Amino acid sequence: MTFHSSLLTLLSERGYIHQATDAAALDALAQREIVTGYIGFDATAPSLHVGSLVQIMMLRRLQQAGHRPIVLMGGGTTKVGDPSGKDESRKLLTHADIQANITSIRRVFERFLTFGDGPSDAILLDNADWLDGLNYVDMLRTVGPHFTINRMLTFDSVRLRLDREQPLTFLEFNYMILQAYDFLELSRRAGCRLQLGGSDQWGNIINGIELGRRIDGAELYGLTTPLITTADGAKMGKTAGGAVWLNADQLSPYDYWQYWRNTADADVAKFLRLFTDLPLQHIDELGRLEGKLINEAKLELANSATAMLHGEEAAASAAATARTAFSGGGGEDLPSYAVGDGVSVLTALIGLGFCASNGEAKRKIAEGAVRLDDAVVSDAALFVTGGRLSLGKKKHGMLVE
RNA sequence: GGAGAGGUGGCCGAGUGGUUAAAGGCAGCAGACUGUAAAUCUGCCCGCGCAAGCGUACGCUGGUUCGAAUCCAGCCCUCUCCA
Repeated sequence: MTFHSSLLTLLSERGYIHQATDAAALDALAQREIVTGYIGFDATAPSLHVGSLVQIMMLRRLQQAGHRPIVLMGGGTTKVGDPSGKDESRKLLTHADIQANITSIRRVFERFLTFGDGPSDAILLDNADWLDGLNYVDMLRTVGPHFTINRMLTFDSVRLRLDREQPLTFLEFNYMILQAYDFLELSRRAGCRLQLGGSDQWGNIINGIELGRRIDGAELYGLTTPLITTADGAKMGKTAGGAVWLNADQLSPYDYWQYWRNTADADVAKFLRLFTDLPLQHIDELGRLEGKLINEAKLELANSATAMLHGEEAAASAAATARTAFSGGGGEDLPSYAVGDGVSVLTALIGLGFCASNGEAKRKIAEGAVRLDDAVVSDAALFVTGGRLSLGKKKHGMLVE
């Protein structure tokens, strides 16, 4: 389908669209006026990770196309817990935890969006502002009549749990109602017409659109992104140390850069479209590179993606460190460990976070995976006082006084 | 409340008295090959120890036993059906 609005053209060219409720009408709307659109983010951790990056980028695209993004922090909904795509309920977070998470998460959005009071400036809201104060019976009477259990039971988030005979609490069952209510509330207080989200949010989004139509007669729209998987079918975002966090205090810019640098060949062009602002024509050229040449494209991907999140300087520094680190040198972005007057290699490996225990460190040495200044370490009792300690080909760390 | 099934290492899942630190798979880490890719092959994969070994571990708490993930009792939790 071809679009006429710059918004949908941009989104579709760059690969963000999976499903849309009424694409033609939304296309027309986006040509006519500034559309306010939102995405909700749960505050279950102090940082979002790359898994949320498509969503964040989509808000950025919305703004790039001249529309207004709303970042909705789920200060209220996180208390309930989204059952979508999960087999088990999470443990409940306290109000204080959630608020602390929100404070920590919001900084990231400032890197991707321009906030302010202008017509297409982004705003950030917290649904705790309206959800926390809801009165149960009032809420039931307002929203309850518009939901049938019959339909609620057919939604994936619910059905998958039931089919797998996993427990789904009443608390979580209510999540979709609250999210639907969010959309209604945002359409009222911010004139929000569009909800974006991952493909697993389709059901929740539909509910909000329905609710808005039934109660206010509002014309709301929904649009979901495809689930972004890596070429080998895995969800994005897992790496050596665990999740790929966006906050610098959870994952260093260098490691973030490395994450993108290690993108699989088959994903490079897709990721360049989704996660960088590079012109499409240039991306096409990069995508055509073959063999080892495609590493050039990976460098551009890593540089752009890192610069967007952590700034040009951090990206350049990460790139410089990578260049030296992978050709046998040091680099200031590498993790470092203070050895004082000297420690055993085992301690150093653990201190750098490369190994979890002495036993693991010993095994790695026995496997010939550990190198000090590029010389294989074969003696587990080795005493080290400095130099560059490596585990495998990719993990490098500096031993300092 | 009643009846049945079940709770095992990051996940899935075998195991019904010792040979079980617990099969197998997935995920992960490393080696080889490469391009800091993929695929493939190989090794590793609870902690401490050079090692023999020790310590922890199979929902929780007790008990039986020379010995328990495995048997018994109580409790907690989940699922299915009934009310």
